[in-house]
Amino acid sequence: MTVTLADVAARAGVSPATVSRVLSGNYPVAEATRARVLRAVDDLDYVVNGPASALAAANSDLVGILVNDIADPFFGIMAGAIQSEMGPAAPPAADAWGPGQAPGGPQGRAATGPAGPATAAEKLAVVCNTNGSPERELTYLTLLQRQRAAAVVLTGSAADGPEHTERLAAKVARLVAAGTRVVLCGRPPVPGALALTFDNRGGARRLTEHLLTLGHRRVGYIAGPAERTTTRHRLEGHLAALAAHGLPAQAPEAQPDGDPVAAAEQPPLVVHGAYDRASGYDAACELLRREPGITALVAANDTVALGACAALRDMGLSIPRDVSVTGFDDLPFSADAAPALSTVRLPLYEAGARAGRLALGREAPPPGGVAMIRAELMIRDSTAPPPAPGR
Amino acid sequence: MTVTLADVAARAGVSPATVSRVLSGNYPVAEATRARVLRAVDDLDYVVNGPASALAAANSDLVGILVNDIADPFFGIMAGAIQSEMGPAAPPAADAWGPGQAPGGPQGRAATGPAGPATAAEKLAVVCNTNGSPERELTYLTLLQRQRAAAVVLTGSAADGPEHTERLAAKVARLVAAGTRVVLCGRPPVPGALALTFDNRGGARRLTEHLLTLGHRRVGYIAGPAERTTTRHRLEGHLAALAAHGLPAQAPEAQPDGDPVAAAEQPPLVVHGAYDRASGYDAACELLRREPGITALVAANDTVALGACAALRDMGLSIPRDVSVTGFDDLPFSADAAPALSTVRLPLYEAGARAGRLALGREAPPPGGVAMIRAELMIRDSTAPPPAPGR
DNA sequence: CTGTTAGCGCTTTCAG
DNA sequence: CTGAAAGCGCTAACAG
Repeated sequence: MTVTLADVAARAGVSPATVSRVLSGNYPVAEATRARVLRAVDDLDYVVNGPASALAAANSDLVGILVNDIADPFFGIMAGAIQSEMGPAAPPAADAWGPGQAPGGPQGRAATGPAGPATAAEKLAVVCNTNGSPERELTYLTLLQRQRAAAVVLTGSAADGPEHTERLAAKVARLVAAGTRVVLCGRPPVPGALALTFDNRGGARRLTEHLLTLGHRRVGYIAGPAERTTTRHRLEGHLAALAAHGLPAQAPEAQPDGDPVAAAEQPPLVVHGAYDRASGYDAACELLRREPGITALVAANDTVALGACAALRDMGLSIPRDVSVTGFDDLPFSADAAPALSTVRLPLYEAGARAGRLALGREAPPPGGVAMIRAELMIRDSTAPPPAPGR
Repeated sequence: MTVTLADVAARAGVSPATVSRVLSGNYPVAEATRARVLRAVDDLDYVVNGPASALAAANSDLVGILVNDIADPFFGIMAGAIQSEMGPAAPPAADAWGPGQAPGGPQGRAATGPAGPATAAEKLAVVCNTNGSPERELTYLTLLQRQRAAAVVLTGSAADGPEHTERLAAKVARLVAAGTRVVLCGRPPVPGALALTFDNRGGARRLTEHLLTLGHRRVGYIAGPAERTTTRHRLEGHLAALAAHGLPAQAPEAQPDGDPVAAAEQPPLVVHGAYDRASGYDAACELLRREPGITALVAANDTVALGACAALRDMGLSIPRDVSVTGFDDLPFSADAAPALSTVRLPLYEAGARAGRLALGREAPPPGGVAMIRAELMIRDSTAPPPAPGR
């Protein structure tokens, strides 16, 4: 019913082996034969049977990309960048945010130029949405393992607990053992995998330092979900900056006794929530309720920051006159929010593209298999000195 | 090296066939045997070889989702919704925007409850980013066809030209013939495929009517890329509304002679651009340059609308006092933009979920295989009567 | 309920 | 440079 390699061979008057060789282009075939085969392929509208070929060759052209939230541009940008590297040939250098690629590759067949033998196989890059669930992450990894995926890249924060970390490490080890290349993009390293980690701690620290330098002393922090590595790293950076300025614990209320140890044990002005607008809105309200003297709000995320801005606006507070607000990531909309958001820029597209190349073995791994990606401070209009400086 | 079904069979002291039956759970197996097999599977850490199984069974558990721009939440929301339906069992009813699913399915094996024989196979839902390139769309379809995908759902606008339409139809026909279920979500129908189309025309028409009712007479339109169906449909709805109010052609300048026919042939106040913020910004500038008397701007998209808002703000114009602005889609950020955007709500999550169910055959197809999804007007704060009513 | 027996469609030595 | 033949690991009839 469906046309097979044998059908093509028959029509071209050659053996199946020859057709296979023409199609994979990794073996010398006479030009005339090749042309005949290609014509037959075309006439019959033949499409390789992926599973059969994967079974015989013991490898597939599937590349999996795991994301925590596919509706979030943070992941969308990285995923798009990774995919952009999966084309048949090396893609033209993409620009900053990397839109408009339009590779217009081959017509879906492994047709090489007349003499060129090296047809880099077109990879099927697919993104899987874990919804932030460690369970689902593992499930997808198994599914990908089933498919004998050529590579998998995991993006964004990992679940932050010894149990999941260990299960993940075991899974990664098994994938690597099976020949699947594993790369992490925007995540802490895992043994056996290549990793591109973001400098969340450093970026967060410098951001808070910027605020402190401006004169802020009561700064609230809107953190992401508690059990994620990114959340923790950004929060640590923030707290480190506070500590460096002698503000170790920003307790919501003054301590009954000024005991410094007790103060250090006090929870700072931190509220946890999801990485979305609604959380930002709610957290801002909560923080200002707890401590009306707040002059700056540090959000875990640009999206969260925008939610916080909305809350402040609804309270009749002006940004940055009354309260400064900062984000993180520098997503496209941040630059032209009102006011333009001061934030930390993560080179999402570039990092994703690099991860894609690493996954394909098209780029040399960094020394030690781990590279730290720098975060860049973007000071815009949402931060300014506090109303009563030095208060 | 890698553990196979035969290894498991050997260890469990049964035949390979039995192991296969236990794993696929579609055949009666003695409880004791099943347990023994499951233990062996666990001990050996066995993972099915997807390609081999797909080859033998002539079908795979891959489901492809094609999107035009993975970095755009419009697609992210739909893709996430589709994926949410692919879990092992029917997922718990998801709420409006559908986050936080956390199905926590099986441990990656087809382990059924003690007696339950019906293990709905877990599908591997994967999203492919076409970047809006018709060429890439076809390529991905071929790749999916190679994998003998169980289903594929195409989301968002299609390339709007006879050539691509025909090539796409041919491809779809071949996929369907090969047993792949094809569903379109937010796209015009294609023979052989199920389709969930959005009422872009109707929504756009009602949106512009809202503006006209408010008293606006000079309204600019910021359209999407010219060669997309969604772009065309929304524009048609807009023009229909204008026509119904006797404003068929909004020429940038008054006609030299008032000839109505010539006027009707004049290009209206329309500028085309990409579906992104930058385009919205530029188009707004261009439109106001061409016709300073504009009192309302209709954008193809919420994202574009936000870009337009930024442009107006930079020109020192107030929204909606000086100029009203509308979007389309009602993405999450639209509700709390400043001012909150008047737009048309498309039930992206619900539509995606339905498309997912259709793709799996878990829901009865609509009559004729095509269903039109209603668009709902969301009037918020970015629209108001023009400065000088009735002008 | 379980074992045996054929392939699924392709790749890949190994000979010509 | 090309053909023949032997599986890759699994599923699906058939028998038992």
